[in-house]
Amino acid sequence: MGDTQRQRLEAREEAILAAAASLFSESGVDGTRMAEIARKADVAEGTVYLYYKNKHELLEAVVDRFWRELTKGAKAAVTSNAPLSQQLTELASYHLHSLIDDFKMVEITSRARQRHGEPGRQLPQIREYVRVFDLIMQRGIASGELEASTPAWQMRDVFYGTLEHSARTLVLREQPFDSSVIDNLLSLFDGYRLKHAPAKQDSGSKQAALELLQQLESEISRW
Amino acid sequence: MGDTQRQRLEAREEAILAAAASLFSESGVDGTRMAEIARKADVAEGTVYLYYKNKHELLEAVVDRFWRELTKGAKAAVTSNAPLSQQLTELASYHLHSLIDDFKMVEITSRARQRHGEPGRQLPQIREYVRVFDLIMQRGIASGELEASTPAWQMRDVFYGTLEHSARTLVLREQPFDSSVIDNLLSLFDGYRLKHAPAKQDSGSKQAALELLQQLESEISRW
DNA sequence: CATTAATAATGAGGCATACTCATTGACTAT
DNA sequence: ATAGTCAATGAGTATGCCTCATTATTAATG
Repeated sequence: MGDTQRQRLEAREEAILAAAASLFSESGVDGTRMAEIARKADVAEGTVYLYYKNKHELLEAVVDRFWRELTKGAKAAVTSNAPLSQQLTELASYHLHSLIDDFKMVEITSRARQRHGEPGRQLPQIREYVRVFDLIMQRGIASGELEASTPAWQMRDVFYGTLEHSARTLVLREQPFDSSVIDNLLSLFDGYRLKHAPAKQDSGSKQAALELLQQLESEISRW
Repeated sequence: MGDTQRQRLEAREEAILAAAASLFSESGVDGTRMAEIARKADVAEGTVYLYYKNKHELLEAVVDRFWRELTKGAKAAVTSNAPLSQQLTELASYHLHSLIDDFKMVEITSRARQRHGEPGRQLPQIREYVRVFDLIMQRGIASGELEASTPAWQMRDVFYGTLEHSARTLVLREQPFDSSVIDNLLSLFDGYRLKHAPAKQDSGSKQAALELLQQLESEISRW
């Protein structure tokens, strides 16, 4: 069966990826030898190179998959039609928990970004993950729950950057999870007009659009 | 003269450190061979190992010095007795500029944190740098310019984390410096009761306009 | 089923490079 | 001058990523 053959190949690729992820997490990238990965995946060392061009590409694949899994969870936290403040809380909580639990992966991620001479690129799957944060900000702006005068990407930088740094802070202090970090961040978002009580408005979207238009015009005129 | 001898040793150590810093920044850690460093510092390869135990310790020394220099500048931005909002603005501006200018060093820093098997430590000099941010928050609380109900370290996480992430965002988009990031961050600090006087907005307006346009379009399409 | 072709897997060896250490050199003290 | 101490050297070693000629396995064909 050709099908079985394809499945066997995929299973091997998966075994190698899993072995690498586990060993990288445990001993770091430099502390893991390709021979170990091969042994753990139950293949010969040369076989690894049939699936991944070199150690760095294997590392990238590991990191990429980690963020792909995270993206799933993040999307789930955001797909409801609950008020924005609640969605943000869920997303923040999920994000912070994940980063703390797999902090080793976060560290390894920064390693994967650095490819030999080239300036640091963004791995595509991380970009995808960050996009989840962008989208929720944009939705908030569109629904009028966030003010439109601040670009969505700046709100996202505050949100994402704060949480990432908080995760590092907490892990280094060995203080696993602190929900007050999230409370603090969300109350700060009041500055973007975010209200914690559900403040939905349906006919307000026209109003919001007009408001945006006005801001856009004033922005253009000054520029 | 014993003095001259000591000076010669220090000069050598300095030459090696400088060579390493320059090469690491240019070609990355993996892209730099110890032989290159030695050649650039005008010593034999073995000599490097009389001053630094191995490549990783050399890397740590390079990173440590980078943050030590930054700390000097950060302290300078904060030592005045200007109102808190102005000091924060200066510190943010200095920080963001520095991270953008030497982004390669920031990347290399995360590499230096990862030592073989051990969990990621914080390098002492980075801790010292972050302490500058902590201190200004604490001073703000003490002077009543910041509310006391939020722990200083959480405010610092917001401040520091946002700027670090913004630097990454800007560099990856090749949009070197955007003061509106700082304006945004500072106005958010209103949430900590911080009051400030001037709020000028010069650059970043093109970006802001485009951002608004995008939001407007999405608004219109849904409506 | 036999034969051939194509593809996958192997692991010993090549090669780059971080690091060592026996030797050499330079400087100091007596 | 001579011995003694410490710094510097660079050829050699060890390690670990990666290659590639060889072998095993699967698929195609008559």
